Amino acid sequence: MKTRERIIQASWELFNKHGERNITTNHIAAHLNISPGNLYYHFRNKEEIIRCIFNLYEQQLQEHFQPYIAEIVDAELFISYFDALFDTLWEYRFMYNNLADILSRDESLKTNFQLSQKQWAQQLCQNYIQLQQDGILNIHEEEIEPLVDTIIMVANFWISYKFTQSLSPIGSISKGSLYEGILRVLLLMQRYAAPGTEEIFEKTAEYYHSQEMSNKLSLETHGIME
Amino acid sequence: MKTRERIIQASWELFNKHGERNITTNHIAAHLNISPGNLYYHFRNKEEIIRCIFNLYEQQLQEHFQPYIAEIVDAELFISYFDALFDTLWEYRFMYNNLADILSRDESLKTNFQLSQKQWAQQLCQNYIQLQQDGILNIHEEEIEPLVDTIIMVANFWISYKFTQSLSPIGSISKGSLYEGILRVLLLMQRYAAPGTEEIFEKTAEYYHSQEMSNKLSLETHGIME
DNA sequence: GTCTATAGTTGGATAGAC
DNA sequence: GTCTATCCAACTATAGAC
Repeated sequence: MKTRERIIQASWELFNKHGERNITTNHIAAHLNISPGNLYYHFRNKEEIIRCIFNLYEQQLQEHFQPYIAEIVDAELFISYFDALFDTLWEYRFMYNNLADILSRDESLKTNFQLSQKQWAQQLCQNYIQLQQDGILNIHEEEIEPLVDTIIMVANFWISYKFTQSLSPIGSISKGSLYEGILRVLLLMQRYAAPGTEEIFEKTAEYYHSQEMSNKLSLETHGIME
Repeated sequence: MKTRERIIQASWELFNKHGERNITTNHIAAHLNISPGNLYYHFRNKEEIIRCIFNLYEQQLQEHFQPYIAEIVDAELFISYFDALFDTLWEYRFMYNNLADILSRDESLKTNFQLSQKQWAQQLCQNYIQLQQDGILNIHEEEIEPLVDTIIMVANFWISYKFTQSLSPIGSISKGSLYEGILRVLLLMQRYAAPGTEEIFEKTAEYYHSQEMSNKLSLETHGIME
């Protein structure tokens, strides 16, 4: 692997493990057994590394939340969407650990972030309109936007929230806590469930409850490569 | 006013205005026209200043969310509670701007924060049980905790969320945006409104909509003393 | 491309005079 | 209590040799 690529991978891992704030360019270089000077040969500064990781994030967000083409809406479809959300939160958890802080230090990153958030919101709105038309959600047109906005807020800050409520240091959120967040998002949707769709929501909830349980005690702080 | 007191007040104002992260002990001293050495005579470090402000926060939280004693539950009662929430968010917005970050730098502050959050959650649960018994909320016993937890989460991170979604720099959230957050919390409650209580929720919402509108364009970044 | 060495900056914190 | 002067640590970033 090229050095530039290795720097990105190592930064990503270290950020997730210890928190972006606690990892300096020196740490990254030391971890790779290269010199700080070498790192600065490949990147102008730490922000540029973060921006590279962010580009991958942006891509993942766009790919994962396209309109669904399934003919029948069932728990399986729900789970595929929520799993996509879970993966994004887990793989980029260092960003969610410290979103406001990271964005406040890089104007251009903030602008890009807002753009991709806006697109994500639109994609979600599309998904929810589809769900309404398919008779899954009993929701008024004008209620969709606030719901999506709330869900995005919960998704974006769940990790920070769990950190403030737990003993563990930044970077050590468990997968179990993340599944709890997924369940919370599901709960927000469920308040708009159309009659007769109980089974879909219940089966989905059941699935994530079992995921939550089997990941509760694992306090693993592995990087993204596991 | 004693110097110690003036340091607290000045820090508080500056934190709210520019973000806690951007204010150093030097800034605080300069703002008061005292020397850094003098500041360090009164406080061991910046964390100690923050802890003092936090103690005031804790107190306010406890006082403001006692069980209600009103005989009839109406929009006025709702508004008095939401106003208390608004005041807390507004006056201590520098904390909410950067909660995870501040807590990650001070283990003992984090412990205290968690304790007061727990108490606040219990107080809110009590309030909601009361509302259920008074026939305002149509909610199962076991649904109260997740609802309160979601509301606390939204309350704690609304300011950070609005920052990530807006152009303005940290510390410059408008009162209008905060009222929007209050409305969002109200919306979460409203999904559990008992039949016949529509008027209470609607009148409350109407009130905060008007507040939101009249504070929307004011981008004022005044301190807490205004 | 990569290294060593080092300059520059900032913010936290203290010593000692007044 | 307050000031001046200064130190220290951490981190960013660059220069120049190999």
